[in-house]
This record gives sequence, C-alpha cells and structure tokens, in this order.
Amino acid sequence: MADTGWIERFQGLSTLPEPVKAQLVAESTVMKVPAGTAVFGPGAVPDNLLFLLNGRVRVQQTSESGRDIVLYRVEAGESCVLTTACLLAHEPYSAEGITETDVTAVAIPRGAFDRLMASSKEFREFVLTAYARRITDLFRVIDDVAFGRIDVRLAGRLLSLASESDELATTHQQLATELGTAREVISRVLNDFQKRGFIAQSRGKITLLDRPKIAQLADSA
Amino acid sequence: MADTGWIERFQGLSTLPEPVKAQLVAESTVMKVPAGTAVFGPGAVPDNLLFLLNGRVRVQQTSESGRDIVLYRVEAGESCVLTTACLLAHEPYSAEGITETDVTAVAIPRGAFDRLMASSKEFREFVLTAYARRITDLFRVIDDVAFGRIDVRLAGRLLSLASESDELATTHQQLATELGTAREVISRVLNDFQKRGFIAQSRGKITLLDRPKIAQLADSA
DNA sequence: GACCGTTCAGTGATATTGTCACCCAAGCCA
DNA sequence: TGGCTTGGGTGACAATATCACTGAACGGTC
Repeated sequence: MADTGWIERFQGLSTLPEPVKAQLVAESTVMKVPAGTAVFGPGAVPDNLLFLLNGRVRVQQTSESGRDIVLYRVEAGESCVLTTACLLAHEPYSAEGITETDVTAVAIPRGAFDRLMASSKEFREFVLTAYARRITDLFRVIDDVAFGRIDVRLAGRLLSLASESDELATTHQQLATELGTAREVISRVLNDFQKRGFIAQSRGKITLLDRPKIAQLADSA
Repeated sequence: MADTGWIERFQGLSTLPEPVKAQLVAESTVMKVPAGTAVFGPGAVPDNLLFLLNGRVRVQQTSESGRDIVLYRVEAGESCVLTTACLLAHEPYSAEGITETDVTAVAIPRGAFDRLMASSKEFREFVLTAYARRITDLFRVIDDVAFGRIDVRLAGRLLSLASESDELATTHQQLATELGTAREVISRVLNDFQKRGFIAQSRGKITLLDRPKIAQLADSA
C-alpha cells in the first residue's frame, strides 16, 4: 500500500476530501532524480505533474543569444504546475528545469491530473493557487530586471542562496546567470562588497561576513 | 435566448460539446466597458473570467518605485485567464488591466467557471492552453527586458502598435511604459530613427515612413 | 488676440550597467 | 615540469538610466 503521508506536506492539499487523497496516492509514483538533471526543457518534455518531496529544482531560461536567467525555484512542498500548462502549448517553450540537489518527487501522470481536476474543487483550487504564486514570481522577476539595481538584487540573491550556512560555493558566472547579467558585472559588485566588508571571497567560494549590512542593502528596494 | 455565436470566435472553444456550450452561454453575461477603464488591479478585484469579444485590454505592472511596464495585451478572441489564478492568490498582486478601446466582453462568474472546469475536459484544456500562452508571453518579456536592445525592442513595438495605420498617436512617455524604460531614452532613440528616415514625429504623433527598415531592425534580435 | 497652466519633448552631465578584449592565477593532470 | 581548463580581474568603451533643467506646443480663459 502506498504511503499517503506526503500529501499533508503540501500546503493546500491537506483539505482534500479523503477519497480524492486516495485517488491521488493511487495514481502517483515516487521518483528519485540525482542533482544536476534536466527534468524538463527543450528535448525533455515531461508528462507528469511533480510534487517535490525533497530537494530543489531551478527553472531558468536561455535566450536566443545564449544567455541565461533564473526564473524561480521549486522547493520541497511545492509543485511545478507551470509545466502542466506549457505541455499543452505548442509554442516553443524555452525554459528548463534542473535539479539543484538530489530530488525525491511524486509524479502524477497527465491523465490522472485531468481526472483530479474534474473531480475535486479543492484540487482545482490547489492548482490555481500554485499557478498564481508562480505568476507573481514571474512578475517580480520582470520588475527586478526592469527597474532593480544590480547591487541590490545581488545582495538579495546572496542572502537567499546562503540561507543555511554563510559559505556559498558558487562562481561569479553562476551568479550572473541568477540575475541575467554578465560575469564582469558580478565580479565588480562583489569586489565592492568585499571592500565594504560584506563578504570574503576565494576561488569558487563566497563567505557572508555581515548579513545585516547585506540585508539592509537588499531591501533598499 | 442568449446568443451562442460568440463561442465560435474563440480558438479552442469550438470543440466544446454542445451541452457545455449551452452551460457556458447560460451562465454568462455580456458587458460593455468604455476605453480607459481599469477592469482589474489593486482596488478592483474581478469575480469573473472575461472573454473579449471586441476591443483590447492592456495588462501592465507598476513597480514600487512608481514605474510601469506593459506585460501583455488581451485581444478580441482571447480570455484573461491569469486573473482567475491571481484571484485565488492572497499575495499582493500588482498588475492591472486597462481597456485601451471600448470593450465588449462575456463575463463568466467564478462559480460558473468552477463548474465548467469540473464538467468539461475541453474547457480545462482551453484554460490551460490560454495560461500557457500568457506564460510564454511573460517569458518573452523577461528575455527582452534582460537581454534585448532598446532600439530593437522599440522598433518592434512601433510595428505592432501601428498595425492598422502608419500613424501612431502616442507620447514618448507611453512608449517608455511599454518597454519599462525612461522617457528620455525613448526620445533619443526616436530622434535617431527620425534621422535615419524610419519615422516622422510631431507632438503626440509618430508616422512610420519605412516599415521594411524598421522591421529589419526589429528582428535583428 | 494675449495670458497662463499643463503636457510633451529636447538636451547636457553624470552614473550605472553591459560588452569586448584581453590578462593572470589557481587547480588539474599527464 | 608543462600544458590545459576554469575562474576571476581589468581597462576601454558602448549602451542605458538618471537628474536637472529648458523650451515648445496645446488647451483653456479673459
């Protein structure tokens, strides 16, 4: 018998009626994916709605010119609903999802997703709410890219990327991809941060020294 | 008896089973809105899904700093599905929809929308496909803002805004809002276009003189 | 018509960000 | 040791954004 406990980990699913929970569990399969795998994107179309139990997926876009920008991340306890819509669109869909850690997820096949949408008002609410959150994420990205200063944006990103420890194993190029800018820009801003005593740097590693100051910069929106 | 003809004008709705069409029509009401009205946004939350019969709605976002950027437009024959999701999200939702022309639309109340989602696979497909299109629109905006050149973006926007006539009644400030940039930037680029013979300008008006050249610039992506 | 207020557009100076073309250093490995 | 790859630094310059103005164009009013 399949484990049903995972449902409770998802905000919005715990209110599902029992029969729907049973249906959800019956039609789902647990999958494990190692870090660094492309779970969807050009050339890897998924047929499943994923509920992330553990780990994190980064969704990013590559422009025609070959430059990248991170759109959002799917964390444990969230689902990757945008893909369900993008599956149906026959337009070229340039975003891709990459596991940043080893990932455990529950996969709901397309058909089961549709049956759940038909049978449960609560499930529909869950899906639409998840959509709304992603869309507001995208709105935020647009706002940041269009009107945000990069030092402010970078400060914010450093804080969220280094939420566990003060050590951050990342390259300047990766940070540039986070914000959709160029490596040189990141290098200069980080050197400025270093001069101001916010961080320490070594090859491939950044150490946050003064979180309060960084936070202050980050929300001088 | 209500008119059912409008359904056929929407790509994706014509395949609905007859009973669903009847349901859709029975629960809908036609509304007319004059140009320049905010149909949704902070302070004007809609409880309806709108199908646009005539006219055009511009969806734009105002950042904290007070600057605007246009996200996308809803044209006749399209629906404004993103609002259905954003209604449910209790997060601050900063986008607003403004009618650019007089608009005729069919409104489906929230409850009816939910019943249709429950009862019709085709309707669900329609909704998800509409979502997907908007989301790819947003991805495109992000790509443009992050990596696009202003002159290229402006050229493209001039072409799409002046799709009917070569005359365009708009101010530099409005064009700046289109692209999420500053008026001065638009002024300088337009002056450059003028020098190159692409356009002619007078106060509040732009005339496209050389569409081919503008188009060539616009897709030198 | 003249006057006034508002909106629209032009411009120079300066700051920020992006691009290009390099260089050098650190780590890896034969 | 040398060579290779990756990560990072830097100067010069281009593109874009911001600031602080200016004046022109238009709409009223008297």
